[in-house]
Amino acid sequence: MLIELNNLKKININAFQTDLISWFKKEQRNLPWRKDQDPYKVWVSEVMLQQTRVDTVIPYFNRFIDWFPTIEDLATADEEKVLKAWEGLGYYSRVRNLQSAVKEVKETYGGVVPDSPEEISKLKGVGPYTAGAILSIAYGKPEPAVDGNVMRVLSRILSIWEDIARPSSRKIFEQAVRELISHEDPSAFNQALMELGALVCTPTSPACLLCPVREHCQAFDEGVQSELPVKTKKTKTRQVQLASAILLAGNGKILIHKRPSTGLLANLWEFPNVEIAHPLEGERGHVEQLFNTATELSVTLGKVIGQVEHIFSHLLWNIKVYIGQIDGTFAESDEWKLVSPEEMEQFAFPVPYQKMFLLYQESLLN
DNA sequence: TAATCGTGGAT
DNA sequence: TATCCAAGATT
Repeated sequence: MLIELNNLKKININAFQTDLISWFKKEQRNLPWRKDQDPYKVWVSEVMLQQTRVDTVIPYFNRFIDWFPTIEDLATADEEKVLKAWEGLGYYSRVRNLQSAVKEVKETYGGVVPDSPEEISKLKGVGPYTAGAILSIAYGKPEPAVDGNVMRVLSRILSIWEDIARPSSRKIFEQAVRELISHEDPSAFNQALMELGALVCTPTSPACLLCPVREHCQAFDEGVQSELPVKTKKTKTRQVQLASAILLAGNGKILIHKRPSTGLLANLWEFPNVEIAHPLEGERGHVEQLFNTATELSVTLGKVIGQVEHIFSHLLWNIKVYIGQIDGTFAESDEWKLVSPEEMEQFAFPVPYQKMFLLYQESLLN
C-alpha cells in the first residue's frame, strides 16, 4: 500500500538523524517560542503558525503571551480581548477553538496539557499536526508532526510523488516519520525537518548545495528536486459586491455590528453592510432601504467616500463605502453598539473594515 | 473529498 | 498584475 516507503530502505537512518539534528542545533533560528518548552506556549505558537509565516507570528505571539501568560489567564480571559489579540492574524476560529480547548484543559485535566495522542487530539483546534508538534516539542514523544514543510522535505528525500494536496497523502508521510524519527530527541528531529524546509529545502529553488542531508536525498540524486513535491489544486475566488456605511449618531458615535458566531470572520465587528447582487443595486436609495430594514432604524445615507477591495483566500470583496447618519434614539444590544472613535480600538475588526475606517478618517481631512 | 476559513509577502 | 504561498483544522 505504501509503496514509496520502499525508498526508506535506501536511507541510513542513523546518519540521517545525526546530520539533520546537528545542523538544526547549530543553525536554528532564535524564536520566542523556543525559549522554553512550556506546553501552553508551544501550543499557542503552533496554532498561530498554522498557514501563517514566522515573521508575521512573532509580534502576535509576544503580545499574546504578555496578555495571557498561562492557561489560567487565557481560560478566564474576556473573549473580546482574546479576539483583539488575534485581530489581523486571520483564521479567527483558531483562537476561539484555542480558548475553548484551554478551558477544557483547565476543567478536565487540572490545567495540564494532556500528553497522550488520544487526549490531546480531542481538544478543539488540535489536529494531527498540532497534536504531534506539542507531543514531540513539549513532551519529547516520538510522534510525527507533518506539516507542509515536512511533506516537501520528505517528498524530496524519499522521492515520493504523491500529490501532497490530497488529505490522504499525510498518512504516508506520518508513516515515514515514524520510521525515521530520532527516539533520542524527537523534538529536535521534528523541528529540524520543518526548519530545513523553511530555510533550505524551500518550495522554489531549494538550496541543495547548503543542505546538511543532501547525500541522503533521493530527489537530488536523481536531479528532480525542483519537480517535487507534486501539488495540485487551485480554487478560484468568487467576487462579492458589498455596500457598507459609517453611520453617525447625533452624539458623534459610530454604529458597529457583531458578526455571527460561525462562518467568515466569525464574532468580529463590522460596519453595517449589505451584499448587492448588481451594480444597479448600489444606488443610494436602495442601499438605504436595505439598511433601514436590517437595522430597524431610520438611516440617511450621504455620499460615497470610496471603495475598499479585499482579497481572501477564496473570495474577493469590493465594498462601496458610504457615510450617513441615524436619526432618533438607538437601543444598544450585544449585537449592535454605538461607539466613539476612541472606543473603536477596544473591538476587533477584520482588515477590510480597518481599511474602510482608514478611508473614513482620510475623508474627514478634506 | 472538496470547500471553507485571512492575511501579507514572495515570485 | 496575478498567482502562489505559510509550522492546518473543520465540516
